[in-house]
Amino acid sequence: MNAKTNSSYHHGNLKEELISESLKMVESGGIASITLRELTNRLGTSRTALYRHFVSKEELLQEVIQAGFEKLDTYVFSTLDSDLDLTLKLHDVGKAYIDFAIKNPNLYRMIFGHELKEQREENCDINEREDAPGFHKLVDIIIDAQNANILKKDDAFMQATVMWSMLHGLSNLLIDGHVHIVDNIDTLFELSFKTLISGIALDLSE
Amino acid sequence: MNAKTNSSYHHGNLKEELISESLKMVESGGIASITLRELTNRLGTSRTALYRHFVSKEELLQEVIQAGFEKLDTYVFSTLDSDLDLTLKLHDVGKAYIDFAIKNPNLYRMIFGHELKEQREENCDINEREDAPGFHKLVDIIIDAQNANILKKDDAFMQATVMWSMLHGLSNLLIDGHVHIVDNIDTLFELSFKTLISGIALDLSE
DNA sequence: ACCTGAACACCGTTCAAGT
DNA sequence: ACCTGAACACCGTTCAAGT
Repeated sequence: MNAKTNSSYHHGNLKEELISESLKMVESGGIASITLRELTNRLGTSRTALYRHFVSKEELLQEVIQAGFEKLDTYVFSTLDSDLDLTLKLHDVGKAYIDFAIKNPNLYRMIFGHELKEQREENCDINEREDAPGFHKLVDIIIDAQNANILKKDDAFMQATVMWSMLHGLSNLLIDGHVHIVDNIDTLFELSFKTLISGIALDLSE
Repeated sequence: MNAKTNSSYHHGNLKEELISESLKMVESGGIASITLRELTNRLGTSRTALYRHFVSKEELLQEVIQAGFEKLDTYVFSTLDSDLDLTLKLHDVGKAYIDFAIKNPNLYRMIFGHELKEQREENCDINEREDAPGFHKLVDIIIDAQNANILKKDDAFMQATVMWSMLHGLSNLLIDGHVHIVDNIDTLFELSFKTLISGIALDLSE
């Protein structure tokens, strides 16, 4: 939307525009490129208008981060084929996760790199937390796979955390340029997933 | 060192003091707490003195990051018992890595979170890079374990990268507060390591 | 629910002039 | 190889006064 063509600058959805424009700025230039002057200039508003919707820049960033998590969640799970074999489901979840990080490195860095504020200290029950819907979908797949005798019957939350660790670590190493070995990222991901499933130790049956 | 008691302010090792004081500031307050004004005040120097040793704040931060990587490397490998079983060696390397991240969360975040500049574009051969000595020690252990028929004979660089991914991901999730499930971090690490070695899939022999 | 315009403290960086 | 002191552009934030 161009400010010049928008005669009624009292558009009314400024809050959403501030968040979505911030998302664009993060993805193209990283979190440091978000300044309130540049942000409000892009939307054609005054610099002080932002404070009608957010108490501070930090509060805006928290909402941008939340929107980023939702984008990640949607990307990873929305295209998941529900008819797939459970192991393949886990594979595709992992692949999509890495894909998202590689395609949106600055956004990925922001949602995990920027310190997030605790909204409710008391609400520590993982089953009632709303901030990790994707994680719970992963746990559900793992529980299904345990019941189908595909996975070991260890703690499903922990197994999901182990898989998430691998994905998160690999994503970070890749987008931060710490992996120099591989010309083919796919090969590295496939070895990672194979290791997650069956380990790096030599199997006696091989 | 107190500036008042230091009559010869031309101490001569200002560069090292700037780096080590920056390390202290990162560890206590995070990377954002490093401002040149506060940093030079602490050392009792003028604000402009820094520019005798670094072309910019960014160049100082790069050296702080390098010092941080060396601290991590030393912590992980210096106490490693060379007489250990190779699998136990991998276990202890992993445990020490996670320990370091938990004990120095702000430093860990900085050395991996802050964009690092490429010093030499052309030097892409992993075997000659000096910026990842710890990684090469890990690769060596893995090669030894492959030769001892303990690990699968996949690409050792990739196996090391997979293990590093797991450690790096787990470290980040822990220090950023994304893991809510576990009261006992040790239990989570042990399951992670067990998964790295033998996978999460149900073994037929069990 | 926005606007203008001015101000504030803080930041990294630069410069002129000293020793 | 440092110092003092002033200045610059940029930043988030606040305020007074409008519509």
